Parts: sequence; structure tokens; C-alpha cells
Amino acid sequence: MSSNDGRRPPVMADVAQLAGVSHQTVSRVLNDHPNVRGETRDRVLAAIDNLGYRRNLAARALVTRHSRTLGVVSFDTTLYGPASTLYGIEQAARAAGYFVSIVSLKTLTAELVVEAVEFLSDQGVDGIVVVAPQRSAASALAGLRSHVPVVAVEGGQAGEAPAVSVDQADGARQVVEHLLGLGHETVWHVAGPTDWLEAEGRLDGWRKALTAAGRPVPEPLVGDWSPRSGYDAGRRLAEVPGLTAVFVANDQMALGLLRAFTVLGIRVPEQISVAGFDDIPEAEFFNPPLTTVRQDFGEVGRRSIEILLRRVESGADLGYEQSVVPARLVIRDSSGPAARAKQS
Amino acid sequence: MSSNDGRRPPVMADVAQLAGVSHQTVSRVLNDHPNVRGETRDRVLAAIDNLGYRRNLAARALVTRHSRTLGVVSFDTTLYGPASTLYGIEQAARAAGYFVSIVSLKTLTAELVVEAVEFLSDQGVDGIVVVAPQRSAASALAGLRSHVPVVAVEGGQAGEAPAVSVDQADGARQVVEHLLGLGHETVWHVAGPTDWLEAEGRLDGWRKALTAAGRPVPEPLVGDWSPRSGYDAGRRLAEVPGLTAVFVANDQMALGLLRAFTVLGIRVPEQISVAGFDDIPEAEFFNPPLTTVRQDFGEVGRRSIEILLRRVESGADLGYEQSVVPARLVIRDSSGPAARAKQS
DNA sequence: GGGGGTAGTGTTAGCGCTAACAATTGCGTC
DNA sequence: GACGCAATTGTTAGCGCTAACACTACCCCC
Repeated sequence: MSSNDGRRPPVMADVAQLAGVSHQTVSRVLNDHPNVRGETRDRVLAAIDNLGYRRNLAARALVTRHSRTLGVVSFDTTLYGPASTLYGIEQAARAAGYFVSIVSLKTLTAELVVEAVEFLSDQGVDGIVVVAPQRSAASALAGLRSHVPVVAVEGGQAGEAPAVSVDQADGARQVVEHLLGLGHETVWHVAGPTDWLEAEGRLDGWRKALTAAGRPVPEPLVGDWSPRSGYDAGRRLAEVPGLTAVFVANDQMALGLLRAFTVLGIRVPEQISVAGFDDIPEAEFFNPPLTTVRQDFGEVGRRSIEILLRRVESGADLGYEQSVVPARLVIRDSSGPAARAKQS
Repeated sequence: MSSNDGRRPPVMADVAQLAGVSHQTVSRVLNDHPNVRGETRDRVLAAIDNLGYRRNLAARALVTRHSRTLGVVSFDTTLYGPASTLYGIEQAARAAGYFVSIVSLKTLTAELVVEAVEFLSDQGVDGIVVVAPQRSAASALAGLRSHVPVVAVEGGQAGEAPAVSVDQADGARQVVEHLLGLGHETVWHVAGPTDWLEAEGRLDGWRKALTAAGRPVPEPLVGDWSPRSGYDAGRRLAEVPGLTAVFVANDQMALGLLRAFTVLGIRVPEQISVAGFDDIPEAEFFNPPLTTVRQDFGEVGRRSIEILLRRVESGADLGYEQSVVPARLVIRDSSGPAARAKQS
């Protein structure tokens, strides 16, 4: 008797028939239209429940031109930072009733970013978050004419897509001031890769803070975020006479540097103070526990979704906008009072 | 003149008109149908290129009943293991031309897993990968009657969804045999949370290997994967007389344990050998570098997608199936020859 | 030279939903 | 008591695509 004898899941018409209304009324109930009599609504809801009906979102997307899906393009989601940001984004998006479709890139070239954005556009996403911490990727966004709103995370550059980022420079400033406050004459720096905006922000903050305090600015070393590059930097810094404090651009490199110092018999913080950046969960249990800067990735995710959805739902291009999330210094054992001047 | 004067993106009919064919022929070209004349195909492709046409996947999904999207339900993607698995899954899925929609759960209760699967089903995904390393989540899959194929990762339990997992027990066996081979009388164990299948696998492997070698099996301690719980375990183990070797169920807890030993002045590996599990990128730079077990998460991701797609594309329920990825011992400095018997 | 294939192409009919409009009812108003 | 208006519900027409079938050439073969 029913039009749904087969195994095929029920459609709106099945619900309508069971409730004795038109399919349009079912649609109205589902979309919370005001003009539906309470009793009718109840009847429809009962029928929906009865049949286990779930509406077909592909059909809905076809007619509304909205998929309720957001895309995320991210660099290597295996790393703590991107993974945490992605997590924050996903939580915020789902809380707002959106699906999240991701593309994770091994390398962040402009070409691949554009390709990823197009891939997601094809899928019909309503908006895209690009976690683009490298200059190359960030500039790719500038040349991108996407039909859907795009928000950049850690890729902010005036005049491009709206951006959310952590205040890297201020985090670096806090580290430097903390170390200078402990009596260190100056602070050396192991920077991240030069084309990373985060690395640049930390480098700038470090340099400005030293300059502001009237201290000498040593030549920074450059690593690639990996523990190994931190280890290498550590071996080199160990030979610098008079060095008493190092600010390493991320915790993983700081780990490598601590390892190098241990191998060389240099005691931290007695001889040299060390600070990192990120506050990965492991940092508290390094040898010694690492003074570092905590980034609130969850907040970054939430803000990026907030900005993106405002644009998706208004349908307008709201222009450039920047949101900066503060960073917070976390002091642990790896930083201590300056050693008495030592001549090497 | 054109039917696409407006701002609206071109549709198949626009392409058809420009190429002087029917929209169906355009569809044939797009779907690689064999019966299209070469010259016609070229004309259509030129028109597509000319208009910048991209087909509407929502419309396609509506009629084909396939979205070319796969869903992933995962536990806290901030952790190295889940993040790496997710990455592997995403790479494999995208290589196969599928989109990946994710749901990341803070806690892994049966209820939340079911909810996540339904959320993804609503979206019309063609298949779902559930990273379900906890018993509660794995059993939720058993009671799940999803309309789409589901594959479990690290959640294998005979009779349920097909599963892909790393050979945890064999990894643990390798660790134990390595340590016994170094002359240790027995090996203590700091296990992961009891409801985690991975923790259980490692515990079993450890116990069996000791039993097989005719060694005493000490009472295992239980942590929660966090460095802090490893630290706590370290403090307790430091009081055990005669202890010379510890196998910790993951690298993060091993880090905490190493920290505790350092604080207590216990030297590794001279006094006590330590081994972990996971081989996180940091492990090589612990103090000392950690002997551990590497899991090939990329392979896990690839295999899960392979199994899932086989089911999605055949449309049949192919029954239970299990795929086990081998684990590999990585020997570093934290394990060494047994100390001469010491009486505490 | 007509039957029967087989490319190659067009025509038609939906997929399941929402938007727009039409129809019906009930009520207050003068 | 006819009129206007609001509330409620139904009807119709697509959204852009693919599947199924129809049609036209053209070729091969006996």
C-alpha cells in the first residue's frame, strides 16, 4: 500500500502521505516556518519519527545553493599547531551545524593551495578556512578569486582575505622581557624557516624587544622547526662565548637544543636559559621543563569560523578584517637568573 | 545572446549551447563515456574551458546517490596518533578522488560515536572510517546499522565492522625481547588506559612475551597516555627494588617517566632501561633518545581507505575482514645492557 | 540490397527538495 | 452580509545533473 515498500529510505513524500499533508508542509515543518498549525506540525513530526525520515541534503543543497559544508585547507595536520587549529575549527563549525571537509597539504606552494581551494569549491563548500602560515601560501590567497568567502589563519597580510592569527610578536616580546628581567645581557634566537609568517613574527618581536631595551641583537640562527635543526643550532650556540639565554622559535627545536646542551654537558638553566614557543603538551616534561609561550589554538579556530560564517550568512564581501589572539608566556624551569659573566 | 548573461556560474546547458551539442553529450564527455566522437569531445572540452565550467556536484550526487565524500570519525585529532592516521586517510582518500569530511570527538562514548556517524550519514557520505581505539567506541560500531559501509581503525573486534590496526602486541613483544636480550631479568610495564584497545594489545604482548621467556610478570602500572601520568609512574617505579627495565605504553608517558628519573637522579640507561611506543618525532631527541616502536600510520590510513572504497564501489557488504599493519622496533640510547644486580 | 548491428547523438523523465504562487479557510469590519 | 485580510495548506515549477531510451547514420554481411 505504502509508496515505500522497497528498501529505499523514505522521502518527503512518504512522510507527507503518512501525515496526510502535502510534501511542502513537511518541508515547512523541517525548516521551522512560522505558519504551520501546531497540530499539523505534531502530526508531521510523528510521521518523520515513525518512518525514520532524514532529509536528503544533496537535494536541499541543489535548490538552496548552500551545502552547509565548510572547507579547510591546512598544512601538515600531523604537527601540533595545525592539528590543534584544525580541531578548534572543526569544533566551532560543527557547533554551528556545519560539516567540515579537509584538505591537508604536505607542502604549501601557491599552486597547491589554489588547487586545494578549487577542489573544495567543486564540492560546493559555503566557505573556506586556509591555514596558510607560509608567505607563499598567503600570497596565493591574494590572487585567488574564489566564489565563496575565504578566511586565512596565520596568513594575514593586509589587503587579502580576512585573517585570524596569534600575536606572535607579542609572545616573543614577553619571552625576551622575561629573560632580560632575569638579568641576561641579551637573548639569542633560533628562528623558524624564513618563509613562515609565524617565524617572522617571532623574529620581529624578539628583535624589537631587544632593541627597545637597548641590548645588542645577535645574529639569529635559522632552523626548520624540527628537533634535529634545534639540535644543530644547540651545538653551534654552545660555542658562543658569553651566551646565557636562547629563545627558540618552537618547542620541538627547543627540545633538540636541550638535547645538544645535555650531550655537551651544559646545564640549563644554570649556565644557559632556554625558552620555546607553542607550549606543546610535552614541554612541561622536558629536561628541564620548558619556559614557553602558549597559543590558544581553540580560540583561533573559533574566531576564524565566526568570521567565516558571518560572511557566508550575509552573502556579502565584508572586506578585510583582522583578529589577533593574544599569546601567553608560561614560565617553567628552563629559564633562570643569568649566570655570572663567564669568559670562554 | 548567451543564456548566461548573469553572474551565475555556467551550467551544462551553457556548455552544450556553446559547443553546439546537447547537454547529455557534455555529460558524456565529463563522465568519459566511450561513444563520443573525438572531434565532438574536443569541441565540448574547449567550451568547458572557455566558460570555466565546473559541474555541480550536488546535482550529480542527487541523481547518482553518491557524493564522493567519505566521513571520518576520530578521537581528539590533536594527539599524534589520531592526527597521523587522519592524515594518512585524507591523503589516500583524496588520491582516490574523494572528499573527506571529519568529526573529531573529545570523548569517545558509544553515544557520541553513533551521533557522529549519523551526522555524517545525513551529509550523504559514501562511507565512513571510524578511528575507535576505545572499547566503548568499538562496541558502538557493533550495534550500528548504517546504510553506508563503515571501517574501523584500531577498533577491530571480530564480528563487527572490518578493521585495520597496527600489530600492537607484536610491537610490545619486540620491545620485551629486545630488553631481555640485553640481559634484563624482566621488564616492567606502564600501560595505557584500560578501555583502550591499543593499551590492551600492548599489555597482552608484553605479558605473553615475558611468559614465553619464562620470566616473572610484574604488576603493570596504569597511566592515561599523558606525560604527567608517566611522571607519576616513574616516581613509583623508582622505589621498586631490582627494577632494571621499563616498557612504557606510549612515548609521551615515557617522556614523563624519564623526567621523573632525572629528577630522582636515576640514570637511563645505565641504571634503568626505558622503551616507549609510537615513535613521535620528538622521541629521537629525548634525554636520552628513546627506544620505541614505530607505527606506520600512513599505511593504516591507506589500507582503511582501500577496504572502504572496495565496499563503497562494489555496493556489497563484504563481511568482516581484518588488516594488520606491522610495527617496528626502533632502538636508541634509552635501552642498554642490564645493570649488575643491585640490591636496594 | 535489405537485415542487423553499432557508433554517435538527442530527447525525455526524473533524483528530492524548496520557492513562488494559488487556493482555502476563518475572522473581524462596516 | 459582503469585503478584506491573515493564517494555513496545496500546487506547480524548477535546481543541474544522469539514466534510459529513441533516433539517425553508416557499415558489414550474405
